[in-house]
Amino acid sequence: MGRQPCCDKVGLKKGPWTAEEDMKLINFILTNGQCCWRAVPKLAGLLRCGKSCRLRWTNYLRPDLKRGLLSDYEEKMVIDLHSQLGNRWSKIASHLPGRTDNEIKNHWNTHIKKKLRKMGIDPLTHKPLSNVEQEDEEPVKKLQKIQMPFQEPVEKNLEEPTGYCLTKDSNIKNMSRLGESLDDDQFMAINLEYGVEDVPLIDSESLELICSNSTMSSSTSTSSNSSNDSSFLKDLQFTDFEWSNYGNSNNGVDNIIENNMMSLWDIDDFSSLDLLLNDESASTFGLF
DNA sequence: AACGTTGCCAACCGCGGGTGG
DNA sequence: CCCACCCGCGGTTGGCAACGT
Repeated sequence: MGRQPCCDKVGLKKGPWTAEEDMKLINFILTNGQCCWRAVPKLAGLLRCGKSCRLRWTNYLRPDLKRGLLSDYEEKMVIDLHSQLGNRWSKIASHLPGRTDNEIKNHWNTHIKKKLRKMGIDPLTHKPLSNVEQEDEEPVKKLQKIQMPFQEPVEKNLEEPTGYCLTKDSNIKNMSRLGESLDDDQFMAINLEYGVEDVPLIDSESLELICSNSTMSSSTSTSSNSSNDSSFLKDLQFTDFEWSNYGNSNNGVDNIIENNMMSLWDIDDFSSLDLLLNDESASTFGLF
């Protein structure tokens, strides 16, 4: 016999994640690390399939995510990388620290495509739009025309691991060495050169950016309850969560700590913890 | 104010490669 | 070797908010 089925989808929840589910997932991952997504929902007490948990974590909950609109520099990089890699969003994302493939894909489809067309550039071929090209041209014909200039100039640099990577066992203070004295462009250039696997996913400046970015949006599940100035770190601290769900106490944070539900903060080897410890806004919540 | 349209993006779906029983 | 599963990927969709009429 083979393995057991991944998940019988009966009774599993779909759709937007609630704040409570988010917290359960964050708590579980930060405590136990990422492994075996299949087991995560069960162990974390979630009525979701592992796939959904993985997606939620990688695309939204990961602490190293930069949120908000892509900067001009990032946009330029996306365009450049797309011209070389095509729709390989994950490859593109791997060169933009803190950005997810989904985010880049969405940004491409909603913003960059239009921008390029406006500039008279075909977003598929990255070549000037010919006047002859009609909108109603058959897609098959269109595809036949396309010659994706595929090359992997960046890839070759991924062969030899250099620099640092953010792992569960890494200390963010060491990890930020590469990034801390660099401006955005320099940091990005290093990421481009080495590949994101080899450089810290979070640098001190990114963190500042995360903290100060007031336009940052919250998840769909929480945004309806959040004020506009909610930041990612605030979200991470579950300020939008309904603490009252966890007891009758007015002070939900204390209540959760009392009930030993904040075990994630007990660990001392997770790099994100350092990030939060050094963050002013985090300390204002009295969590540390 | 009410309704329709558009834009945005989180989440889902389905596929394929890799892996293990 | 086969089959079932895990995982990651790219494409697509659904729901909400903003905008226009």
